[in-house]
Amino acid sequence: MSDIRVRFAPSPTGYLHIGGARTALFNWLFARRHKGVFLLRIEDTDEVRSTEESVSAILDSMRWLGLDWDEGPTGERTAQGTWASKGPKGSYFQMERMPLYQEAVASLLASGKAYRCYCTKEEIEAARQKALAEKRLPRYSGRCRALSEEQRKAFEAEGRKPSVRLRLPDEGETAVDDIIRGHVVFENAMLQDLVILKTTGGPTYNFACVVDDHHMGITHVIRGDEHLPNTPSQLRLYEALGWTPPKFAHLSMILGPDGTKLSKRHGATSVLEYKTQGFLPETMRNYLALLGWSNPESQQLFEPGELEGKFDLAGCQKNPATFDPVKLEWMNGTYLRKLPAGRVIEAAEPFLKAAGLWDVPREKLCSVVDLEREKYKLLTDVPGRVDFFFKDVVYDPKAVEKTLKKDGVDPVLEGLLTLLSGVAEFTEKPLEAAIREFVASRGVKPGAVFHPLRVAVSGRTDGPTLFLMLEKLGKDAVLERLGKARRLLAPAG
RNA sequence: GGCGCGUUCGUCUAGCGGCCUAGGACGCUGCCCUCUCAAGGCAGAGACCAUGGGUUCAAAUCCCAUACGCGCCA
Repeated sequence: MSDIRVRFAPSPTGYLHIGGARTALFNWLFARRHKGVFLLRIEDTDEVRSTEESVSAILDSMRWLGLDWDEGPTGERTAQGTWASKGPKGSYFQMERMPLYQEAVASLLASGKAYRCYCTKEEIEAARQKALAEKRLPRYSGRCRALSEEQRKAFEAEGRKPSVRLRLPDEGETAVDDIIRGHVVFENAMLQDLVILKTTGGPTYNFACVVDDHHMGITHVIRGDEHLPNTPSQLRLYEALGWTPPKFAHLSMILGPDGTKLSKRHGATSVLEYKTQGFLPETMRNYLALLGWSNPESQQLFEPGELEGKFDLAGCQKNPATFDPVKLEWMNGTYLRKLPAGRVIEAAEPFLKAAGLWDVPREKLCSVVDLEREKYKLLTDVPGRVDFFFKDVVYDPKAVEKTLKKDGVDPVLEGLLTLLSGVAEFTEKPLEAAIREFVASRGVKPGAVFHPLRVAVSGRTDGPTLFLMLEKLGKDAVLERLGKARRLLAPAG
């Protein structure tokens, strides 16, 4: 095992969405590629928006995707009713790591690198509005940077609760050396003295993140692009605390078809939604890997385990990627085609159950699912393609109109009824031989027999290869359906 | 508003100064295969490499502006 340690650190304020899943995947791939550690940390410091359901949803999503974490929540509960974690770093929930933040704050306060700020939200907002009105850069005034003891006491006497800010340089530059984006320079004049502890006493995102990444020994922070502007402040925090910062890699964002950040407006964004739509986890992993990453060969499809060996940060794209559901479906189809019928059935279990096709003879199910194997794009397609083998035929009105209700069809069906009732061995080869002979004897085109026969027994124009389908259906069902089709053609009354 | 990031076929991308009259994949069109639908095979359309300036014998590739998009700050 290498020294590499990476993390995925979602906030439990909703389900795991596509963008988050992609970030998690890239971290996971990077860890696996380098034989490092992948850990999951829950950033639940937003007490208002964090929910336990979200924690569960995130864990479920990660598990479904097959992104196993070496350290982090187990999903179980402790005897005290809190979430349990595995790994050597204590709890992997930020709310349970408060002492570490307090300790860091204390040391920054003691060294004078941070100070208590008594400005209220209203005061800061007013100053900002004023600056904006005067077309100046809205920036923290620095009023509380050098408060005397008396001034502090006075504020405290007013009942003001302080926040804690990290003193940041007013001049010079801070550079971020990003693995993906290169050398990015920020002017310090743009940086505000960073609030690290809120008036409520809770840590801010940027602060908790730094403290945890340090204590958890994170070597590479691989995260979304939107965090790049936060990075200079974080770098200053590492410096103030005397810690070595990790390496950073900022991933481009995932956009919806209209070019804006992928969101609910664009349809399904929750990972679990793709599960219920009938996608395979391996499809999601493969497709998501291709959003913002590629290898020099432009390879599209990866064998199981192959991605983990080929992924690298050098292949990551700087520009944002648009999510393409059409390609996702194509890819799912290719994965489904590679899967043995038995595994397709297992994966499609919920959908087969919903269609009432679960409690049928497994062997037959397997053989008919196999017949249609190259046609599934989604697992939800499976029941609809094989239901007529187990249930009564439902005639598609269009198919009836197009294929059955034509001159000369009824005599053909009548002839087939006689012919097929006489076939001794009701299997593919003898059936084909008999039916082709029938076609020849009538002097018609094969299609004039095959097509009506197909619709008569299956109710539709598309379906499995004809003679095998007849075999699987069995003699009784075939004869019964031929009769049914003929009654359909009989003049009303 | 400031700062940052980005800009190659409709979409995902290859490309890191000459191999590019820009390659692959999805999608699209046509043909082949064929009992239907698929799958598969083959072929094709599709990108003046955002725009304008440089640098260079030579630029999609380097530099500078502009435009547009996105993000961050509050």
